[in-house]
Amino acid sequence: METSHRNLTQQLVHELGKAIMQEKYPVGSSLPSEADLCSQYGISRTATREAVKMLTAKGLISSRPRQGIKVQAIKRWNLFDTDVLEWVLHGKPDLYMLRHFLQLRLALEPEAAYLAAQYADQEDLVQIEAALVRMKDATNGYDDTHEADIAFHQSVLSASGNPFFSQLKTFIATALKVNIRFTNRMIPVTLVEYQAHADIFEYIKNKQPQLAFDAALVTQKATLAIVNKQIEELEASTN
Amino acid sequence: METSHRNLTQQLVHELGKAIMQEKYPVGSSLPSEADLCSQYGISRTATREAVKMLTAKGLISSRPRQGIKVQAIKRWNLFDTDVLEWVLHGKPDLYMLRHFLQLRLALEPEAAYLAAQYADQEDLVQIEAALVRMKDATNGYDDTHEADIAFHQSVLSASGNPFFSQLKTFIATALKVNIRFTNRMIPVTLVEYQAHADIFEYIKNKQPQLAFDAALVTQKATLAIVNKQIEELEASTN
DNA sequence: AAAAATTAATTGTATTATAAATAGTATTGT
DNA sequence: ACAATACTATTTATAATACAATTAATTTTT
Repeated sequence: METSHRNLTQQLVHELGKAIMQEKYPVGSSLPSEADLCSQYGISRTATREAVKMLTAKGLISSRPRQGIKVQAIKRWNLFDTDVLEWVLHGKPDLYMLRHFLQLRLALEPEAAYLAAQYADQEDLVQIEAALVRMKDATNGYDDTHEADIAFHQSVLSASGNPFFSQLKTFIATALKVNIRFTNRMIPVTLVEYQAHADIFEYIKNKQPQLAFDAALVTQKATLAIVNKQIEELEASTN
Repeated sequence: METSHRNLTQQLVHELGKAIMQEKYPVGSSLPSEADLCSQYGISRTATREAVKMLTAKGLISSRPRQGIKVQAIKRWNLFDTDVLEWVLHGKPDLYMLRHFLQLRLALEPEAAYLAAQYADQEDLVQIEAALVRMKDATNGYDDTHEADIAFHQSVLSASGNPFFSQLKTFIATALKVNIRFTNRMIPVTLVEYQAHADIFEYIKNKQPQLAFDAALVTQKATLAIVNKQIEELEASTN
């Protein structure tokens, strides 16, 4: 995870962030005290406390005198924080979590495409098309499937011209990565999938918001339907 | 803003967070050095550094040796962080910002209503109905209009059963507050508005996702259309 | 048994010292 | 004159120590 270039505080932030996601420290439980963290990681209290403050800022923990450092309820976590999303990938694969990601994608991506068709400038279109070319190459095995896919969706978010949508790029990227974890093997982008993305690009380029919206919608609905079915089967087999 | 109960670190975090939003320290500019912050606020370097780390964790600033403490580009800000959203309310009112809020609400709220109609449990329904009663009372002047409105939308988000949607409660609340700033006076909830919310509740209660979605959609579209028109007129008058 | 006082554990803040990183400046070599 | 190098000074990063403030747990008092 390339932590060697980071300073001690940053390293500890990531160590603890990942450990919390891996439920080494479950919600409601206590982390080691400052003093114990210092000795366990062999660093000063200064660095330790700064790491604790950063995790506090991201909503993962709280610290109070005598009570110690406790993992907060998930509803307090800043789930849209870039670091938190990275750490989520270190947690257990969870089909329900995947569904949660897809439910929000279903809400976001069609509207992002709609806005992109309204507000994308020339540079935005260049970016989207570049990602599309990479996807095309990926169908032939010349580029990385998933990175190209991520780049496409992120460039559409940027093209929305809305900082809130842009901010959600990491969320979408993580959603795609979580999805990959459930389809273990490397699935090459099919021509059908490529065409769906190419259509969205065309609608954005031609400033046809409603068509872009609809095209993105069907894709998201199909993906969510698959996972909903998987969960249904899982729950049927469990009961 | 009730800072007296907070410790020194927290106070400084909020002071600087608000100052950044008020563009006292614009994007790209430097904050005072650690030493200067210490003397300006009369606190130790320990507390100062911990505040800087917390703002760094929220993406607002970065600090490097010799370069000092700089305000990051907005795309680095964690715009869905509860504190950041609170500080946004201390910035200048901005019609474009309002549109950005409404564009995301348009994406989120219909889907949240859809999910609520699928997954809301009894307790969720109780919460939504309680908020609805408060809105009804507000039409008669017996309760605070905006708080009741915020409570309604937040309870629907909770009822989605999706932690990502739940996390966006502060976002929606801030969006509503920003909206209020542009309609200066206290506008009482009209019976028409109340009925729109009551309809959504009925559809959620009766597990009719698509109807709940559509009902939420028309409301959001209408609100966004008003602001789009305002911006159009503004831009027409400017040119 | 209830209330009050005490104790002890833990984080909060302050201070001082030193290390590391780096932008800016000066020096050197060609 | 120019490029590469070395130096210097500024600022943050880390460490170590001391004490204050908070509060859970315990003990004492009533």
